[in-house]
Amino acid sequence: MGAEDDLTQARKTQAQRTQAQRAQAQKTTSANGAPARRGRKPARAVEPDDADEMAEGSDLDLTGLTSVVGYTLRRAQMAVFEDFSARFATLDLTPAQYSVLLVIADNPGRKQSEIARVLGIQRTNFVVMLDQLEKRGLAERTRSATDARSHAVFLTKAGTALLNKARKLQSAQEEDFANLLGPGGRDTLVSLLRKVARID
Amino acid sequence: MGAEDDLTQARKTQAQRTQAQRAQAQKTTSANGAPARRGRKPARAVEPDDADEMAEGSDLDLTGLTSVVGYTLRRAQMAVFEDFSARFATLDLTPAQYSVLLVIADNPGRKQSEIARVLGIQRTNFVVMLDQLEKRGLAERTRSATDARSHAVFLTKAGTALLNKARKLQSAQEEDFANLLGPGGRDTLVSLLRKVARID
DNA sequence: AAATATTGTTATGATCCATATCAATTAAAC
DNA sequence: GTTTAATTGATATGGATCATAACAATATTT
Repeated sequence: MGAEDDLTQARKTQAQRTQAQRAQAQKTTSANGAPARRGRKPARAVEPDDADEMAEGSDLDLTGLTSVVGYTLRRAQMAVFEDFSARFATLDLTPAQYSVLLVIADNPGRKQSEIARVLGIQRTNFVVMLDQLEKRGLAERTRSATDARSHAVFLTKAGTALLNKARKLQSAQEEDFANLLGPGGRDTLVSLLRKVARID
Repeated sequence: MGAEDDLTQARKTQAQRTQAQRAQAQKTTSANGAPARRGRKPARAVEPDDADEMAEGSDLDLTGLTSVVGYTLRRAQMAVFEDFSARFATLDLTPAQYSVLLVIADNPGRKQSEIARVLGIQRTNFVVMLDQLEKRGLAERTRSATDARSHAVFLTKAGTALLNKARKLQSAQEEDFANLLGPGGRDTLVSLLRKVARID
């Protein structure tokens, strides 16, 4: 039960937090004297008996969506990533960054483009990701001795150390999944997801 | 077998297609005479024996990630959404738009904010989504008779008609999932995802 | 009546993702 | 062996999604 709660706690994600910090340091000095057109556009009126309007404060009907794979996938992913971000906030690692560190650790010296490709990240977007990791001293690029075009990517000592801390947090999350989904449930989920994603 | 293939076919998503169209109509007239600094930054060189570099053209090791719930979730979601977008391209409906139409259909006359909330969409972002649906004549806002602040939301005839077409496409996708995941596999997946997402 | 909350709205900024384009280099074609 | 094509990393840019601040109209609470 305690383990299950860890997956719900609606803690703020990293992104939300940094954005909130930025916001308070800004205060939005609108700088425009003219109070631009705000408020609402008129909407067509309707007779109260137009339909079965307002059952009262009751809950909405979601039955049309709750058995749709795509929808439940999306909601699950949002929940899991929020949980992940909260756990990894102290390490300042996003889910994507964690996956990059992990793949580099398991495949030291591979080309940038290879790492990006297996992760489904565009070569071009991966450049910036690696820039950030390198700037933080977690990863490094080295010129390949065999191909002057490519960069071989490695983790630094600091990168390996951080990854090891991250692995522990990640294991805890997997354990919580196992507790939440029952024995075998987690494994079944991963197996089904792999089929859907067509991984390996 | 045929059904499984439908989930893989790497057709372009709606977003990709519209972006490609826009791009070809633009041609990037750089407008700047000075050829801004391009090319690569130098990366530190490395001795070839620095590590177990380049096993050859072999595949990378992904074992560290493929049993992680968060990662498999993300990959599955990307695959499913791509498939969805391809199927719905003829209707010009995104997954998010489909979910909105579905919820409105099952809950006619509810407030904008209620529809948005159950879908996990910010009130503020939902405004634009509804604007688009309304502009296309699929949904409409009407002033609530009981609360002049709120707008009651309905589907139009056209919206209902389009939704019905969409439902058929969606059913086909679910069938393909059932075929891909084996008997009961799809239901198990949805059940596990609901637990993870904490829906109902 | 005044203070507070809700609802829809606009504006804005952040992040993510995809594409076009480029320079350097390597591989392939001729 | 020179020309052509492909690969690799990089920059710039635009689209889509998402979160927040601020605001007007209205409703609710005090």
